[in-house]
Amino acid sequence: MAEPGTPILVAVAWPYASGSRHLGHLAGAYLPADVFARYQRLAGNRVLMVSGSDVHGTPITVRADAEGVTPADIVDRYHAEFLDAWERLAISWDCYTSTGTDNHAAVTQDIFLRLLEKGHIDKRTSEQFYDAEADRFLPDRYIGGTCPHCGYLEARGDQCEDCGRTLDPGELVDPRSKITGATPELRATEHFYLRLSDFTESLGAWLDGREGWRRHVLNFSKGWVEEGLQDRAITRDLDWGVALPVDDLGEGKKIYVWFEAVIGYLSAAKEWAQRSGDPEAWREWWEGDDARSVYFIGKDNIPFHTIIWPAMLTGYGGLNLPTDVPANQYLTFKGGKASASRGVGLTIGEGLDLFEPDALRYALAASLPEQSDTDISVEEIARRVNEELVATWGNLVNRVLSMVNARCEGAVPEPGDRTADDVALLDGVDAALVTAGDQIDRVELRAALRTAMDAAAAVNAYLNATEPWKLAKTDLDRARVVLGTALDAVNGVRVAFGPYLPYSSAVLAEALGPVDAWRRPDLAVGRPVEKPTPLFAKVDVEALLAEGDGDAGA
RNA sequence: GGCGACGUAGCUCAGUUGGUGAGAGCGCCCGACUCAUAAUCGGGAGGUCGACAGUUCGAAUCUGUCCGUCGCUACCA
Repeated sequence: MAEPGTPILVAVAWPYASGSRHLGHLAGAYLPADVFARYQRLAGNRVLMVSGSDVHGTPITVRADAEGVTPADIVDRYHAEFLDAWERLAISWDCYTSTGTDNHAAVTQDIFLRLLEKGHIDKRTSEQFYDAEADRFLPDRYIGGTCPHCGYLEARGDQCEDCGRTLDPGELVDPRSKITGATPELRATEHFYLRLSDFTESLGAWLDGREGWRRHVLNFSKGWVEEGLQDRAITRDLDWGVALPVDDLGEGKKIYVWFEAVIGYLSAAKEWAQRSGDPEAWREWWEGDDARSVYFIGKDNIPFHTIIWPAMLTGYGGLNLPTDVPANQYLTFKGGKASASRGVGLTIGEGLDLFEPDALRYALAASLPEQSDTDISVEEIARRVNEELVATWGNLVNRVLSMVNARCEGAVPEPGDRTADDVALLDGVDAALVTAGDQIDRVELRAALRTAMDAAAAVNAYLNATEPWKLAKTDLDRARVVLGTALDAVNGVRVAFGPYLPYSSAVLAEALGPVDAWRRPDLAVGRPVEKPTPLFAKVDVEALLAEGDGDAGA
């Protein structure tokens, strides 16, 4: 556990602005990050939660060309869509920006120059396909041709979509430029390379020393290092991207997206600091010995965060490496990997159109793929909402507030003489908060949510055992002690649900008072308790499936 | 092909460094209750932990082989 006041950088995967993101991305990174950040703030730590839209890279230019618009048009469209989603989901960013800012370019160039200066970046010549008609070099994806393996005529330069094999453009039979149709020719071109091989030893030692990391993250990363790290080209023959801070290569070269996107974590922190009025404030998270940095990403991004980014930080010097990278596995939809482009699963927007935000957050948090891929469906989300969230927690709040309203003259009653059982209930709730807090701190978010749900179930059991509705007829004083105890228990359990359910938590804050720390708040005796309206609506599964378009719900 | 992961009750998943009779939620069956969104609470049935062969006093947990599913394979990020 971190000491209160610890600076914690909550670094969240940068959504790629090439298309809509889906519920798998939400469950993989944004939701767990938000839960973690909300908890750490309540625990008294200094959270800086950053991310932004990743706006560069070949897929975006490919899409722009296909639609006859500019890359900026594509990026603006999806950046706006992402912002809308975060708003609706109440993701609590401290800074959500994009890699398209001047600040990001400046930070990227600073890192590039430092690494160049220290010899971790060098220049090499290679042969690349060149389109003489268009007068430009062609990324692999801009080259088409016949697949040498299966004979498919429309294979891409990087992969044949028919047989699925990965390709080198040089392997294509009868290669053609996708821009002009011309036959491309090989020409020498110069590019900068990041010398990852410089870091094989230091990264290996660093990874060996990691404790508490998820096994699959560590295994995967160590495997990469053991295979031997290969130097990678960090520039491309593109005009869409961050400009090089040196002119050695001439026109038409840009820093490529995989190198600069991870720098966003640092540039966003600096942007936040500038906006906060103290431009140096970012150092607390990046240079402090006591600072933690936790990167929330999907497993497809592991090497970028456990190898490449740490290598860049090591080479740059003076900046903290990741404390933990609790990468999630995949959320699958009826067995298939979610993919917005292939129409598998729901986009975030579609999810929000079908479910209220807290309901969606609950169902996904209860299904987070923390250890292994987790399968989900619209029916499964609805089941989680109806059978768990509404039945156990929503109903508990409703029954307790209803009874307090009816039996305690519509106000929080005096605690009165509590029995050992009454005290035990509240002790159990307090213990659950400690347990859930530890679990969230270790990024075991499913387990922590289960802890909260178990605590709610314990309050339900307490009510069934004490039967205050009967007591109200025979011993009203005792009934009020019981109801006051149950209300206090709910008052504590809501804290545990808080990081997961911001909307309903805000409703409860109206009713019971604010939560300003990770503990059961004091209940003000005499505070009015009105007849409640349900916190969550039950989902009509039949109507949902009928109304949602059939395959989207897959 | 190479690398990595997974295969545990009907469903979705947990099971630290191998060790008291294998777990949870939901579903199902029985019972209690009726304050509450027909919600809640208690009890129960249900699994040869993918298959086979090993290591071990002892394996879901380690090793090997096989079957099945999936991801990655570095110009998708």
